[in-house]
Amino acid sequence: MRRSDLERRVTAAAAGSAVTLEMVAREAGVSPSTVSRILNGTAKVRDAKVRAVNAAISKLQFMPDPVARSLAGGKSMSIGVMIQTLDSPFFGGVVAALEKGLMRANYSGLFVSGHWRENDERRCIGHLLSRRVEGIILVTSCLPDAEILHLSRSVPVVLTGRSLVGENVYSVDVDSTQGARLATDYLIGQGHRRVAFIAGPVDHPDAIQRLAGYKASLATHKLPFAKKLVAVGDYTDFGGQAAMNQLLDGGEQFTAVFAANDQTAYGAMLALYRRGVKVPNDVSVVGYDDLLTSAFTIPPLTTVHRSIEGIGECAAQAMLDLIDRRAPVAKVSPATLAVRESARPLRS
Amino acid sequence: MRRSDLERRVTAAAAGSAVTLEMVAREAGVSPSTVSRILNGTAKVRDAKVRAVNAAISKLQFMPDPVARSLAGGKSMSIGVMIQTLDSPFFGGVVAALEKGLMRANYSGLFVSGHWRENDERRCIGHLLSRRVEGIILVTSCLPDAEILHLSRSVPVVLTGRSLVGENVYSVDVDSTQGARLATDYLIGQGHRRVAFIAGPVDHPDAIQRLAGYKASLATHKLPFAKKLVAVGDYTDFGGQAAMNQLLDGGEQFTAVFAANDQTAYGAMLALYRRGVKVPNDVSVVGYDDLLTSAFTIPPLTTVHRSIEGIGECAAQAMLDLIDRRAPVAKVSPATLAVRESARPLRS
DNA sequence: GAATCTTTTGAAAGCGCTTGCAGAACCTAA
DNA sequence: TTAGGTTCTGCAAGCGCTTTCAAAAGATTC
Repeated sequence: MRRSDLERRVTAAAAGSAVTLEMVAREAGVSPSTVSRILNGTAKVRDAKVRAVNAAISKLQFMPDPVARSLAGGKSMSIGVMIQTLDSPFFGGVVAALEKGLMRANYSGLFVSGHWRENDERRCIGHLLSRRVEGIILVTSCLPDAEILHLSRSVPVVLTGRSLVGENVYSVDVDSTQGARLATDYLIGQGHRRVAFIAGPVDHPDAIQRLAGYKASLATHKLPFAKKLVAVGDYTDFGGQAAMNQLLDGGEQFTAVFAANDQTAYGAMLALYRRGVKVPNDVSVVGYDDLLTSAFTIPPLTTVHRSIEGIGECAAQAMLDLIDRRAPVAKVSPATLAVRESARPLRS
Repeated sequence: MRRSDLERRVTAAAAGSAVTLEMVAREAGVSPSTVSRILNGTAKVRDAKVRAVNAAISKLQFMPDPVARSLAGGKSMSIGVMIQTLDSPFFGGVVAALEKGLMRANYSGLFVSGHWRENDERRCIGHLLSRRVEGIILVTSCLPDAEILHLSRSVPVVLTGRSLVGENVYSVDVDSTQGARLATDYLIGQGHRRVAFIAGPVDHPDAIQRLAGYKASLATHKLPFAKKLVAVGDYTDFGGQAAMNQLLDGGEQFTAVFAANDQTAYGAMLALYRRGVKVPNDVSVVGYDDLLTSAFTIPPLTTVHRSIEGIGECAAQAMLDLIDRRAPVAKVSPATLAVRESARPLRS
C-alpha cells in the first residue's frame, strides 16, 4: 500500500461516516443488492453495471464493513487460534506463520493463550466462539479428545501436536516420534551407549511421542531402557536445568543427553557448565525444535529441526480447506537433524 | 469456565441460533431495551426487573453477540496491534502481555506484523482500520511521525519504542537511553576503559537511544568515543555475530562490549567463542532486554532488564484510557541491570 | 387529591450488509 | 409478434443489539 492510499483510508475512517455500500449503489445507479452481489460474486451481473459499480467503489474508496458483513452473512472472516503462550520462541514462530497464511486469504486470526490450563482453554474457546470465528486452530491443546470432537460439531477445528480423527477436524501431523528417534539414533550412531533423556511434561501428547521415539531407538539398537536415565522437565530452560541436576545427582553414568526441546537443552547445558562438565567433550547434548537461537548457543546446539513455520502454514491452509469444505492434505515435511557442535562421537 | 459451560456454548453455537437478547427479554417479561440497558448499565432499572432479567440470562445462558453489538453501537471491542515480527522473544513477550491486558477489559487484539517494512506497516494498518478497530497500538513502528499523527486523527494510537506527542497519541515511555547508560556505566565501573558497542539498526529510534546512552556514559566518565569501537548490528543473533567479527578485525583493542540487545549479545558471544576469546575473562559482554533465555546462556548474560511484560501492560492500559478519554498515566518501571556472569571487573 | 416534576420503560428506527422472492428485462423459438 | 424460458435486478425482510423519543409510572408538593 502506498502512503497516499493509507492517508486516504485514514481520512475516511476519521470522518466516522465511512462510505457505505448504499452510497456506492447510489453512485453507480444500481441497488444495494447488486453491489453486494458483485462484491461477493453471488450472482451474475450485467457487465456494464459491474463496471459502473467498480468505478464507484474506487471513486468512493469504499471498503465493506466486516462487522456488518458478519452480522448479516454469518461469516466473520476471522478464525480463532488458541495457543498456549505467545512468549515462547516456538509458539511465536507458529503464530507468525499462521498470521501470514490466514492474512493471505483475507482472514484475520484471533489469538488467545491457554497457558496450558484446561479451564483457560475453555474460556478462550468460549471467547472465540462468541466472536463468531469461522474455525478454530488449536495449537497443542490440553483438552480431552471428546471435547474437541464436540467443538468440531459447531466449527471446523485444526489441531497441531496431536492427532485426532473426525468429521470436521484435521490434525496437522507433526508426529514427534520420528524426530526423537532421529536424535537418539544419531547419538547412538556416534558411539554413545548411555544416552539420557530429559522429557517434557508427562501428560502432553507431544512429549509422550518424544519419549516413545527415544525408547524406540534404544530398542532398535538393543540398548536397555534405564529409568534412571530419564528425568522429567517441563519444556522450559529452568526445568531443563533442574532435570539435568537430577540426572547428575542420580549417580547413573551417561555420555549423552537428548533433551525433549531446545529450551530444555539450554537449561541442561547450563547445569552441565555449572558442574564443570564440558559439552560436547564430556557429554553430548541434542535438542529438539531448532529454535532460531539454537544456532547461537555455546556451543551451537545439535538439534532436531522441524519447520516451525511449516506447521503454522499447514495449519492455516488446512483450516481454509476445511472452511471451503475441501479435504485438507497439507503435510509438514518430516523432521531432520541440524548437526552442529553440541554432540560428538564418543571417544573410545 | 467449567467444562459443561463450554459444552453448552458449543452446542448453542452449533445450533446456529444462539440465545438472543430478545429471548431473554421475553423470558423476563420486559422489553429488549431494558435488557440492553441492564447489560450496559446505560440507565437505571427497577430492582425487581434487574433480578428477573439476570435470572433469565443465567437460565438461558445468554451471551450478547459482540458482532451485533459492534454494528449497533459502533464499538468493535477490538483493538489493533501492529508489531514487527511475532517470532522474536521480545515481541512475543509484549504481545502476550498486551493480550492479557486487553482481554481483561473484554477487548480482543488483532495482531499483524509489519516486518520492519514501511509498506507492510501501511497495509497492516489499513487492514486494522477496515476491521474497525477502536484503537491501534504500534509496537516499534518505522513510520514517519507525520503519518502516525495523521492516523491518530481517526483512532487513538499508543506507541512504544519512540516518543511522539499529540492529541490522541500516547507513547509508552521506554526510553532506552537510561538503560544503555546503566550498562555502560557498569562496565566502566568495573574498570573497563575500552568499551565497544554493537548498535541496532541505525534508523530505529530505539537503537538510536541506546547509542546515545552509550555515548553519554562515555562522556560522563571522560572517556573518548571511538568510532572504531562501534559496529552496527540489526538486533538479531546473526547480525551480532557479524558485528563482533568486524570489531575483532578492526584492530582496535577492547575489553568489554555492550550489545544493543540480547540477541545481538548471543551472536557476539558466539563470535568470541569461535576465536577462542573467553567471556568474561578476556572480554566482558553486557546485553539489553533480559530475554527469558538470557539467564541460561553460557555464561549467563549480564544484561539490562526491562519488564517486557510491563511494556505490554502499559500499552494496553494506555489504550483503554485513551478509548475512555482518560489521560493515560501508565509508566513502565525504569530499566535495571541484571548482573550475571558475562561481565567481570577488568583485571589489572 | 390534583398538579407537576422525575424516573423508568417500551416502541421503533436504525447500524451496513446479505439474501429469498418475485417482477423486469432479455432471449429464443414459433 | 407473442408465448415461454432464462437471466438479471430490486424490494424488503432480516442479522442481534443500541438508542432516541415519548408515553407510563412514581414521587413530590400544595
